[in-house]
Amino acid sequence: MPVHGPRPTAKRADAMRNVESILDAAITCLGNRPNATMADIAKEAGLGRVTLYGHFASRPELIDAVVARVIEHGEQTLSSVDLDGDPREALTRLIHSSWRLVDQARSIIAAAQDELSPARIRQLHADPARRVEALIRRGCDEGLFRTDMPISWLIAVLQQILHGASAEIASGRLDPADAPELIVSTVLGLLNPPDVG
Amino acid sequence: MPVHGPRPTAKRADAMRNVESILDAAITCLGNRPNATMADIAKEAGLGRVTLYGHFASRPELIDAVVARVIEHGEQTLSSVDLDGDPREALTRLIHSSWRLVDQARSIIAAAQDELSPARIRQLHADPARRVEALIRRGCDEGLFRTDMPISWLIAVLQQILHGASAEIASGRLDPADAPELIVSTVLGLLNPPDVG
DNA sequence: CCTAAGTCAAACATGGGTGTTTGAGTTGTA
DNA sequence: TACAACTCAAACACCCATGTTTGACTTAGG
Repeated sequence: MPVHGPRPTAKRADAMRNVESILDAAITCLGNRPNATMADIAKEAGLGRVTLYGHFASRPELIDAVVARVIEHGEQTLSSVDLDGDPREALTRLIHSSWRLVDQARSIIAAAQDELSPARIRQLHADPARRVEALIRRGCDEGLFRTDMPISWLIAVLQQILHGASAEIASGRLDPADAPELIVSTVLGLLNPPDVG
Repeated sequence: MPVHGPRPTAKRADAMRNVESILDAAITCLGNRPNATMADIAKEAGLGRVTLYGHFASRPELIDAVVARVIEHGEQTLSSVDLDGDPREALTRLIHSSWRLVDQARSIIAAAQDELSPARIRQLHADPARRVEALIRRGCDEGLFRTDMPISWLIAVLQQILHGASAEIASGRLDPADAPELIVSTVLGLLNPPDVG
């Protein structure tokens, strides 16, 4: 006769560890190749495919969890960056401390493009962008960033630059060590107000 | 008794027209969605799937033909642009007259990423970029464009900006009519030499 | 007008990814 | 120790895209 018994929600320790492994593996795989297979991810995690389905009922469900985790982790990293002071220096700090991260998130979100609803994509995309947006907006207010373009456009270009840097590295045309400086220079050049006339 | 007869290489007029339809349809479909199906393309062309396979033996073969055609068409358009004079103005002309085109080509090449060999991709990618590269290089030589970054990086960013503009339009955040000016401003800002210090 | 060329729908074979079931073997934990 | 939770390989059903075959049909063009 079951008295209390183990809570039905409790998971065994090794199972929880495996869930972590799966998420890590998925982040790795999807971060590199948006089309990574459930089998690929299971293999990367060193587990069987069935075990994977034991923890995540479907591909979209797994991807959703992955995206959530990446964003959570990203928010955590970004929140530790000091965004006060000169917006240009703040942006430099932000990029230096997170550009790889942001790009990976982008890659994974792109991977999720086929699996999640557009609404969910937009939501996931918007939330972490808020931080950058606030910073850019402040720079605009202080007259340090150009104001002749929509801020949404500036953010989009910034993201594209990060993405482009990753692609250049992947193709061997850019040294990863050079990337952060190059990105910062490019972005600051982009945000710099044009000399009138 | 067959005397000369119709040359075995000759194709009937309607067949040739259909090949055109297929290429047009493929450009449209792949330009929008890299994963477009052979069935999708056939439908877009108003033809049967079998007819499509009658003209192109496989998906890679079709995509290769599509890419070739897009590049050919692109070269034709770009070659009509006057690239002399102030590099900034020349670049403005180039972007205004071809940005949609260039982005579509990029999208299609991205679509081909899975079907064609990396070597072929690089070849297809490099050839049309030469024109832009020459222009940017001239601008650098004349001291009008920044020289503190690799030209390959500048080109990569330029491409990313075009791609980003297309994405912004697709998501409804950017009015297509505003795009060319915005792109030009952004690119010129990017290429503008930073005030030393 | 006749014929070869071309088109098409339907049906098939194939391959690959998803998701499920089974049944036997491990391992955490009480 | 003993039981429940967990894992796993193998095999399955399913879907979807690619590519092929067939056989009847339309049509271009001599």
